[in-house]
Amino acid sequence: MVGDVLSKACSYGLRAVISLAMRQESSYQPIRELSTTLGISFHFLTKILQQLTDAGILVSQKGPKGGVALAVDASRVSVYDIVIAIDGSGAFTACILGLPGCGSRVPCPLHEQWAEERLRIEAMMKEESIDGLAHEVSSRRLRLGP
Amino acid sequence: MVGDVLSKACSYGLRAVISLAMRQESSYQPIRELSTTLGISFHFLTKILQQLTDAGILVSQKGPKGGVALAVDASRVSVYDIVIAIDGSGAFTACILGLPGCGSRVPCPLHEQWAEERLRIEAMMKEESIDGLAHEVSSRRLRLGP
DNA sequence: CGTATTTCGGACTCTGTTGTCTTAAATTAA
DNA sequence: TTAATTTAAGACAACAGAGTCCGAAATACG
Repeated sequence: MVGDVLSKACSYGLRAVISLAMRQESSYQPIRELSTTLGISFHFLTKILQQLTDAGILVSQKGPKGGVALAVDASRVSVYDIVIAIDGSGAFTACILGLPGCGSRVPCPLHEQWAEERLRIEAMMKEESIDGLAHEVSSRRLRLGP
Repeated sequence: MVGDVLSKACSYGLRAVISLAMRQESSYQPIRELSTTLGISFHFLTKILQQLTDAGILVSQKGPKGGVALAVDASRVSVYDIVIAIDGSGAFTACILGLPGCGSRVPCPLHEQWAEERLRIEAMMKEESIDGLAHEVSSRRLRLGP
C-alpha cells in the first residue's frame, strides 16, 4: 500500500544513518547501541548497515572500540543515496500496475500520471540530506525511535 | 520500494475493473475470461473481485451466463475507490519511516515532506476515473495485460 | 599471548502475501 | 429433475521480506 514506498530495511537504515549524523564524537558507534536506541533488532540492523558499508556510505571497525561511522560528510549523503544502496537501483522504475516492460512506448493507462509522482518523490529524496534531517531532529526534538 | 505503492491484489483489481469498463455488452463477464485476458491467476482474481463485490463496486451472478459487472457507472468509480476497497482505508496514512504514531504532533523528520507527496498521490487517484482510463486504453490502444 | 569485544557471514525460522486446489451453493437450460 | 456452469468459501502450498541465531574473523587491551 501507499506508505510501503520504503522497505523496512531501508527505513531502518535511514534512521540509523540519521542517528549517526547526530553523533558528536568522532569515534565509531557500536551497532548494538544504535539498535537499542532505535528499537531495531540488532542482527537485522547489522546486515542492513553492512550494505551501507559495502556501498561506501559507512565505514566499520571490528573489535573493542569498533562500530560504524559515516564514511563521508553527512551533508553529502541524501535520502536517495540510502534508498538506492538498500532497495537497489530499480527502486524508482517500477510500473504502478506491475506490468512488465511498461514504458513510454507501450505504457499502462496510469504510466504518465505515476511517472510524474515518482519523479517528485525521487527529487524530494535527492533534496533531503542526512545532515539536514539530523539537524531537524536535534533542533525540533523529532522522533527516530519508539 | 517505490513502485510497490499498490499491492498486487490491488493492481490486479484495477486492471480487471478497467477491463470491465471497456466492455460493450451489458451482460456479466465470467471471471475466467478476465483472468485469461489479463494473465492473472483465476482463483486469485476471484477473491479480489469478491472484495470489490462486497464493497458494492461490482455485482456478481452465479451459474451459466454469470460473472461480474460494474455495479455503478464507470465514471463514478475512481482509482482511489478501488485502492481503498482492496488495500484498506489505512493505505494512505502510513509513516514513510514506519514509526508508529508518527503524526503532526510527534513527527518523524520526513513527515511533512512525505505527507505532501502522499496527498498528491491521493488526489491523483481520486481524479482518475475508471471510465477515463478505460477510454484511454481504447483510444490509445494501451496495455492492461501481458 | 590470551581474552573480551565487535563486525562479518551464513543458515535458519517466522510471517504475511501470493497463488493453487477442492468443495459447496446458486443459477440456467434442456 | 438433471446436468452444466459459474461464483463463494476455505484449506493449503509457495514465496519473499523480516527477523533470529551461531560461529568465524578481526582488533584492542591487559
